[in-house]
Amino acid sequence: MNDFDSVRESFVQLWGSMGPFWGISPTAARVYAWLMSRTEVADSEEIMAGLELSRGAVSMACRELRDWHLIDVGKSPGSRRSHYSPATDLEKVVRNIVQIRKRREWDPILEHLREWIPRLEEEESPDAEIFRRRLESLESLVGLADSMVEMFLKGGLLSKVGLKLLVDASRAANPKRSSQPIFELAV
Amino acid sequence: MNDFDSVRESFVQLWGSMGPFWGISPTAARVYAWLMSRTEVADSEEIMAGLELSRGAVSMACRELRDWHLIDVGKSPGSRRSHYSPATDLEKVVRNIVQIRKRREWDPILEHLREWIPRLEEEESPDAEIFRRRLESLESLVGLADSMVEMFLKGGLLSKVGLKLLVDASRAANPKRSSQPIFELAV
DNA sequence: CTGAAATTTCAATAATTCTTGAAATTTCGC
DNA sequence: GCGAAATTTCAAGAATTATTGAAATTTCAG
Repeated sequence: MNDFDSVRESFVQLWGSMGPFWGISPTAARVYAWLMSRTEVADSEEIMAGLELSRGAVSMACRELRDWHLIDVGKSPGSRRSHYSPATDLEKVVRNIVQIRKRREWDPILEHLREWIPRLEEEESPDAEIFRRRLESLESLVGLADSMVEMFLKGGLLSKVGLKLLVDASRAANPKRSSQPIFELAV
Repeated sequence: MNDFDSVRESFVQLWGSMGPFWGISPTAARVYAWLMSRTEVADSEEIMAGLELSRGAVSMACRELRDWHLIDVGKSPGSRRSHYSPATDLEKVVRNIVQIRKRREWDPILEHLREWIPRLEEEESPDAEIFRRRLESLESLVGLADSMVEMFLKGGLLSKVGLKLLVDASRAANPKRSSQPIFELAV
């Protein structure tokens, strides 16, 4: 096996094991990694063959990737077959992942906390009071994180953090590619 | 069941279901939530009884929580039994979770990318070239995220982001508790 | 319209992850 | 030190989650 195939295989495997960390199923993450290693778009037959997946698994994975806006779906004229390619606007991709995860992970916590705190206010025991104050601390913290994410989603955070500063710092560590745009996947 | 017990139960359940999202096992997250609802420290017998867990499960959960610095462990004098209480310095807690997750999730990606890219440079096919440039984009992006996390871990990020601005924003949404410190768990 | 191609669904199964509990080890009060 | 109390370990089993594949549905080229 040449380096290209061996790197592709390792990349697919790494992505598959990392996917669950950011809320993406292993198979969907592997499909995304595999698409990234291809120059051309791929149809489901090719994905099935390339990753040894069943037809249904490919369909599920592609739907998941589409929900995350991680792939673009298209059709060739004169054919009814869909083909897939990895999304290239990484900023949009990151924005979407952050937004979806916020909805799934943080919003329900805030919602519950805001329902529970008043109920504990009714109770008069000292235990309820301490518990309530702890939940209030949590609410403040989660609310703060939430505000940061909101700012990021509105497009403001990166510049407010001082994007240039960070980019410089990250490039200083690796000056070789300093002219390459970060937020677009090289095509 | 009174409001206190019912809120406690819901909180334990919510934490248990959210834990996996931030890399903590369901049981460990439930133990943490349960400890948060208690005024006093708890020993393993009490945790077993309170959450209907086996002795071994409690031991595993507490070790995990200790690794994350989410609980403090102590001993009463004249007894050989450990007792546990939730960590109250939330900033330290967040810092630790971020650091451990960075090590587990981001560092291996960067490491691999930096090994793969030179190998693709050797290959001469156009496919290898495009794949290589995509991996380079990823490396830049992950490297940027990494720099941000590093800054946060060194204590600088929050102030650079403009902590006050964010805190104000988050408090504007919820003015009632504006005098409460955010980064310490109310005891 | 028709019907073959393509996609999606979902119950069954496979794979993975979590939990248990008895045995092994460690810890200290005595 | 001794030995009972406490904790930890880890293989087996339970619970959860992911994957399959055949059947149902949808989609269009002709």
